[in-house]
Amino acid sequence: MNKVTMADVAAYAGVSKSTISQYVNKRYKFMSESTKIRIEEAIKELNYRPNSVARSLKQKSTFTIGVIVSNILHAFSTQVIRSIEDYCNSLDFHVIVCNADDNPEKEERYIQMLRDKQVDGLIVFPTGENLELYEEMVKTNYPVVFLDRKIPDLKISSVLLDNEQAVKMAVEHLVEKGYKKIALMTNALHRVFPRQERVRVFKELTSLHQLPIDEGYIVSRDLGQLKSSLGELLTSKPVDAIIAGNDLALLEILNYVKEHHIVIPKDFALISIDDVSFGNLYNPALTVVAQPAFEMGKKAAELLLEKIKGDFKEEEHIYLFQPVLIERDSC
Amino acid sequence: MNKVTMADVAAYAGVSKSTISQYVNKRYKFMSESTKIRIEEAIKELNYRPNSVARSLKQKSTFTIGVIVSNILHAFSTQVIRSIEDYCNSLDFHVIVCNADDNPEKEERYIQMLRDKQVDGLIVFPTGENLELYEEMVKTNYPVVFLDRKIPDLKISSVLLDNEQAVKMAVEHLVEKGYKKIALMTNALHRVFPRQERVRVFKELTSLHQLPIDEGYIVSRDLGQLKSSLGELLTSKPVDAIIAGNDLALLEILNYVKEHHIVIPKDFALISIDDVSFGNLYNPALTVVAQPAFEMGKKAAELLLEKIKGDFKEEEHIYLFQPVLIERDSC
DNA sequence: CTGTTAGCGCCTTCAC
DNA sequence: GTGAAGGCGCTAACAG
Repeated sequence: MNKVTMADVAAYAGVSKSTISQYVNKRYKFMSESTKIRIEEAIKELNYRPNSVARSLKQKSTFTIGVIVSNILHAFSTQVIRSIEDYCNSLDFHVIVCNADDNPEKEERYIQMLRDKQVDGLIVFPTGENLELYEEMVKTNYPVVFLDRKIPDLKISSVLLDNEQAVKMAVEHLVEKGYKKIALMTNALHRVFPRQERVRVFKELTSLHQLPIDEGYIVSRDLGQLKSSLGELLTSKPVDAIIAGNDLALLEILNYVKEHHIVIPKDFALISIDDVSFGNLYNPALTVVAQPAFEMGKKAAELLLEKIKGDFKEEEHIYLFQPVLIERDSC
Repeated sequence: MNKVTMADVAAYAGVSKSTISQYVNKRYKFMSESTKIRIEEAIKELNYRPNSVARSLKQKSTFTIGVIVSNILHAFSTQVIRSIEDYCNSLDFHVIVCNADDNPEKEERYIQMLRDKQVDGLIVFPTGENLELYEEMVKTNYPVVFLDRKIPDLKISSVLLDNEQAVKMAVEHLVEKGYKKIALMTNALHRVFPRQERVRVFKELTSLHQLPIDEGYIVSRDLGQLKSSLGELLTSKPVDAIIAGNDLALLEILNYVKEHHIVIPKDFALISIDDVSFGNLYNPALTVVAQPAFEMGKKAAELLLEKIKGDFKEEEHIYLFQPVLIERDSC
């Protein structure tokens, strides 16, 4: 292993440890050229690398942040991770990624673990279940940014999609295209956009555009039951367009479509909130309302690093990102 | 922040630091019940959490491994990460994920950075370009496992897909189904399965099954040129089946299919090496030869942790995983 | 310009 | 059963 320490380099170069320390921290304003070169050679010769654990202990900063995602298998998460990492990298910060799996206990363990490791801050896709922990972090002024989900009544900066706007965008696009009997399907658990809210927005829109007002058009079930719910919906009511509330709901709907030989958009039109990798390839290509995942990740990283550096701006702390309509052929 | 240290707890509980240390390391064999309880209360009261940076410095072990993937946006990577993390988690090891982006300089920086952070070992999807670094790690006996790609002449345990077998599987499935004029398309850069090797295997198979022997059926181009190559291929030769060498090549082929209104499998059959999220949803559902990503990730993690614990088994160091045929409707 | 001296927070003998 | 002392590798005054 790398057992060579600063003392070894100091001995080899014939100077003291602190001089080496100066050198590795590039503070050679007051260092003679000759010792500089001697140190450089000693380091190369011994293949010395500073131990960042020791440095962190002393400096009380690890130059590392933690990211806790709800599920790394989601494309949204990986895109967010990617952009966080790119941004941090450019500022010489490191990133530890953890996977809470939408499991509050895992989330708690990871938050504790990361703080024990003295990471300088945290970006979390919160489960919403560990309220005391969140509050404690606010109280102790620990730098945290939430992503994807907002926890009410908590003063933690949050980077979110404007869900309301996303639903509006979808409905209005469908209305423009002449569809009237619009259903909204989503799985119950994914993303914390409260049902009442969703219903409220949907009702507002339906009345605004003089569409049928019927709560039966709003379906919110566990993933596994979504297909059968769709079957029931289609037999009980006329439906000419469906909004998939997220990518998982979309997959269920597409499975149903396949099994029942439905033709989109002839039998019904389809629009999804969340783009998917095959959106453009599917037949017909899927019109979607996409989340700007990369921008959101970058924003979260920026916010967190600002906090870490102490540039708190307490005033604003909700960053709503606007969805983007990608028009393809499914409606 | 969490400024409370062991000394604080010791003072609060009226014992010495070392006693606290005993307690947090669960070595209370020789500790009186009363002090045990006092310490427990002190810890709870002060909300004490051990600083793992300090502990790591002392113990020379961080209980953390690093994972460097080639590109976190690939589904294969995320699945591997996921299973590595699950496994490590069960053994109280932590995981730092980094994204080398198939960029040798990034790879080098991350390897150095992670070692500076004193991670106990590394799982790497190697670019193959940093030979001296790899060799140095072998020489210094640093625990490393390679994944997805093998570097010749290097004694580092590697977890790989049996690429040769994957091609065989695809060809033989097509032959069974009666297809004769089979083309293999892959992007030049992805995955290190050398062209000569691929050609050799393909030729062996074509002669074995009395298929046309013609190197024109093997197309290997940069991603961007793959679509036009496919166009040329289809006009110059009769083709009744195509093997996509990986998921990226598959996407290009599917794009071509869409643009030219090709009907699969009537116009040509299609099989992909690598499953994709929409494999089952596409119309027709795509037959694929899948990589067992979760098993591969787990194996890599097991190997690495064994090495870290000193259970070296030098004898064997290539772990070839068998691909799995998932038969659907595209051939 | 460079060396000396104290720690950072924890762990580990070894006395008491 | 518990405490005192030294040290992990590095940094940060402050001398010299």
